Amino acid sequence: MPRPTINDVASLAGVSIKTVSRVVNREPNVRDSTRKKVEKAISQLKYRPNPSAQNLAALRARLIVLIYDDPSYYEAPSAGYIINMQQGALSACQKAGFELLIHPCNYRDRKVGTELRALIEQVRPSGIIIAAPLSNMPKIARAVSDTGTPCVRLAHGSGNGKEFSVATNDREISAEMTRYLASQGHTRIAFIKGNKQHKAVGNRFDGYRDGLRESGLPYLEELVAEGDNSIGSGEECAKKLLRMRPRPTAIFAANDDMAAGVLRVATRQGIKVPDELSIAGCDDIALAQQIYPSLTTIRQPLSTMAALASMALIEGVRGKPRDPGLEIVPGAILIRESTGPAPK
Amino acid sequence: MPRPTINDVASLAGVSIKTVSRVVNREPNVRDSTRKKVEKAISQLKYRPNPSAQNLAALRARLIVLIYDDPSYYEAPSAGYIINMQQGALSACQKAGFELLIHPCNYRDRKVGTELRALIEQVRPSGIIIAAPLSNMPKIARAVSDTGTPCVRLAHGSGNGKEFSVATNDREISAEMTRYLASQGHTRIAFIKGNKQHKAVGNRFDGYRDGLRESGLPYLEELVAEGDNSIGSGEECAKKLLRMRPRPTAIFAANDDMAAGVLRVATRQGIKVPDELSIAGCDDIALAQQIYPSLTTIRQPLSTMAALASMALIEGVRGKPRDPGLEIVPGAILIRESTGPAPK
DNA sequence: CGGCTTATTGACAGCGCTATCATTCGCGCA
DNA sequence: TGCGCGAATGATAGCGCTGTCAATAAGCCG
Repeated sequence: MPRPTINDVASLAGVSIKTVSRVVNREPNVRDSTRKKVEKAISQLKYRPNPSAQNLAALRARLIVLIYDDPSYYEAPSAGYIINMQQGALSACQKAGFELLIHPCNYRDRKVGTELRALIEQVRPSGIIIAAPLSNMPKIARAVSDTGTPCVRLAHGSGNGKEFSVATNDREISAEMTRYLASQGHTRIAFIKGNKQHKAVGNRFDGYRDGLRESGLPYLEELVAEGDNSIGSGEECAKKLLRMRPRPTAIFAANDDMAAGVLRVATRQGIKVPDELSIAGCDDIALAQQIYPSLTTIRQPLSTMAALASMALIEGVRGKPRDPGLEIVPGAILIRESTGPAPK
Repeated sequence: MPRPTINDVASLAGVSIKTVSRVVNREPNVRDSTRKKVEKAISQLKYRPNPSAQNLAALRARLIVLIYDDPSYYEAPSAGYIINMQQGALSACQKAGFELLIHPCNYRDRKVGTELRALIEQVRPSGIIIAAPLSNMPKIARAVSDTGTPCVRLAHGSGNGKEFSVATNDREISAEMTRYLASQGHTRIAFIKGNKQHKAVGNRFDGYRDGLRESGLPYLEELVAEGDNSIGSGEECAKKLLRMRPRPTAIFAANDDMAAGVLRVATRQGIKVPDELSIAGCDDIALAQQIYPSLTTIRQPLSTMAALASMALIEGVRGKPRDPGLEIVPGAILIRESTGPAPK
């Protein structure tokens, strides 16, 4: 037997299909008693609107596209953050009856802009979420804005002034992590920067300096190393930093992969963590709690951020577009096994 | 300016819209010269069919749903394998102009069947891919088959006789891993079983026994421990196994998480890996190559498997349904740092 | 109670495509 | 030249919904 259509609901409820449509889409100007009748008919028939028909008639799809950097191009695919984002976006979309189309894309590819434009024009989504680090790459932003589709950026730091952005408080929370390390008695706290393409990195470095200042510690250039976000670069930086005398007693890396690299080098060199060296990372990737000792790190509220972004887009479709601006979702410090009091 | 429609193409090419439709859908019975004319018009106008209209008219969506176990319910979300599956399915779908809808779902939830049915009836996908371990859970299988939608299982071991399944050679490759360990001189090779819900586990255990037999080693019940796939259970089993005298010189765990647990215990107890103890896992999750020492493991060709599954479904829609049966994609043994010759 | 304004409701025309079925074309054969 | 038949093509009716705009009902004021 075929699925019920809007016509079936309308005739059962004794109203026109347009009224059913209004109820389904939560439009105003429907009398309460009418709404009830329609809702009753809907649940009685187990009616679910046909998304394709809705999309066709409305000239746009009830669908959000989530664009993120293709993880298969990474040295070590630390994919946990992607799953988190998907989860957050997915749950918000499902609640609103929207679909989520995932689209990993490789910004290193020259044709990425064309490809994105084609995708968007084909599926005509209601909105687009661009995850960092793609969200601050001009060619991606341009491809998306060319299509005129509403867009929310999952960003770091400030917005771009044109779109609504959701970000986390990278800088403040990094300062807090630094202060925490200082409060444990560490005075030589090293920092490993990451890939400059990622704006987050700059913010975290700024936070590190803030934290030092707020703790009354001097900023020493020699204690800063420059990685590229990979485990390998974390190892390189660790080797360099651990060669210094006196050694730093704490190393704060701009992401967890690099922190894991540091941990690896320390283990190989027989340096005890956290007794002789504290290590902190950032991102709370799955790896962070799986290695031994588990990593003290900063949790990024990616799931919440993605959910907020989805909801903003969906509300936009429903007539309440969000003003350009920045919404901050605070991160959290997770203290685990890799940090402790400074050695005497 | 609005996007071109099939009408624009038809009038530019001087044919009817039905003929354009035939060309777009690669239907037979179109003269070569006509096809060329239409194709020229299509590329000239940069025409792309509107998926919603296609779906509405065809009464089903050009869309594959990928169902997998919701990773956020795990103790340690080792999400890498999900990303791999998504990648494989995504690339196959994109090539064929299909969309991929991802649907993590929690089999522990009582209402999962109803929810699945509702989803499928709402989006009317062309096909469904069910990933292990959901693929051998009756209530999931029933919900899907109730809807009559074509389905491919990403399975372990044999198919269920009703649908086409794609699997990997768990048993054979586990036997091979066991033989590899034996060839390194290990004679006391322990095995850690996993969650019994996962059929893969049984296959791997069988493979372990095969491998022992083929290497001329006896099967000793005392060398087998029972975990539940989590890191924690790996630690428990490791503690138990490492208490034995003489100690096993190699431990083969049915998944990487448990192997990571073993490694953790060994590190804490000061047992050198691989000098005093070889550890092997299974799955090649991202963690496996990130920890130190990196884990010898078995790579599951999930991306390939998911791509094959998608293609089978898409071909089915196009009129070539796949017979029930099992396609095996072989796994591969990755020898890394955690295994080596047996101690003297 | 009439005249207005505003809140509800409905009729109907598409949205862009596929499916059905009729029509036309092209060609072999008598 | 005409007939028959399969191959190629087209006319047309929806698919199930939303948007527009007109029609109707409900308040509200004096």
